[in-house]
Amino acid sequence: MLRSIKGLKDILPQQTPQWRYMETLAHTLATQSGFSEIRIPIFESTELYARSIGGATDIVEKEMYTFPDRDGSSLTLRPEGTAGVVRAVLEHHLLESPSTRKLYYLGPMFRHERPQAGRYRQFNQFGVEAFGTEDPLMDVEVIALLWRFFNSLGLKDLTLHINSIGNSQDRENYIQEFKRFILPKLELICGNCQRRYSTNPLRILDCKVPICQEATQDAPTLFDHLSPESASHFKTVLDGLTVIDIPFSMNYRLVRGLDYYTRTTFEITTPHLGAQSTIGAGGRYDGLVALLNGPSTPAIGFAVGLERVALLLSQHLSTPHPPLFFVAGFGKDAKPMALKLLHNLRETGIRADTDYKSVNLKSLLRSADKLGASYAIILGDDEARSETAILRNMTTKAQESVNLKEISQKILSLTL
RNA sequence: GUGGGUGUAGCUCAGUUGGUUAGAGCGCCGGAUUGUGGAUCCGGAGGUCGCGGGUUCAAUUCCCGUCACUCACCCCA
Repeated sequence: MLRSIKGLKDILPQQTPQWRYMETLAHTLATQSGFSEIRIPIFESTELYARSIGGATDIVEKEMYTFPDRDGSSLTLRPEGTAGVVRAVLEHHLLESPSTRKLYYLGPMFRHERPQAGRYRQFNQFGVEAFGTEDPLMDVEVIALLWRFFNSLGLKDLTLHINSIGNSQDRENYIQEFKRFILPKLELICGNCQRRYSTNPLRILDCKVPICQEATQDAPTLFDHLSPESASHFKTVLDGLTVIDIPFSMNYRLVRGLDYYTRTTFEITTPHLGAQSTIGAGGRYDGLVALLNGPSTPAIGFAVGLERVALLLSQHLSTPHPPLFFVAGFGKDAKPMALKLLHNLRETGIRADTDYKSVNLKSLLRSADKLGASYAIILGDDEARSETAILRNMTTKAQESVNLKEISQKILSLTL
């Protein structure tokens, strides 16, 4: 049997209503907060991702779907959304207009990881990016939008973890000190972390291996090494969250995996998803726009993993369909009339269907029942002769004869 | 990339201490006097027992390999 590619999955009819619900909510909430939708390509030049995400990260090192174009240039399926949005923003000068500095997107991302619960090789993200201000209240606004999205979906037991990793200078200073601290313990920590010592020392703090956690127990915290500006920025963010009653949990060890993050970083977790507990995360990236040859521009954003959210959604979250009318046409003369009726109903805006496999009234009604029709419209040769049809309520079994000329209007009044 | 678990009908799973026609429930299709559905009863279709090899008179069952799915490590949304 032909199967889908490993780590990819179909979203089946039973699930699509929930997806629409999530997506609609994302559009609504983002728009309410003044964000405009942007749609960008799902692949870009490899260089864009390599430069923005960081060469020493796992994403760039081993998780990208990279392939040569026919002219030999290297392309990559997008592993995340921010880099592409920044590229588009610069290419189309969106920073020039106040109305296009807050953007959101929805769409598939690709990472070649080993699949497991809540982790796929193609997965969908809802993300927002706000450019051009370093006001900490923008941090609050972005986090509040993320929080509100989850709340509106009825998600429970969520924790907002938050930290500040400072600006690049703060981090540089801290890294020096942290390296001095960890150097004597280098033999104790895991091999992965020994490698990180030279590539990405901050991630040692985030390591889940017990010996590493122990080794960094008394490490100096980045939090204590923030510059006065970064510290005051962070304090204003926390105060702002308090003002609007968003509970948070300080997490000094929270270091995000992408190189471009600065200052505020945050992550929302759930205890109900096994190992993949993060359902949304983000932070500031004040240096990225400049890194991609744009004007020095502060920015902040988040991304939500929609597959993970979908796993948490209650099955009841779906938009109900309008009532279905089943046209049961049978008999030589009646069938063409039934075809015309079905077509007319649909043109009138009524949800209508039939079943071409069923040939007698019994099997037609059975099909009507299986399809969940609210009404069946019976049109046999007897009815055809008098230009009428029988309108049957499938739940009450009440039925009446209706003139074919009036039936669309009659049905329209029923659906209101 | 590394480890664990699982692969029998469309779905959920039994089963065979190795033995000849492999089962159930649900679902699907049909019938119960010919133009009235759902319930009930009856019947039917549907399986290379993941794939390949080995042991054996005999393998779905035991052994080896392989693939797929899954969970976890890692990493991240």
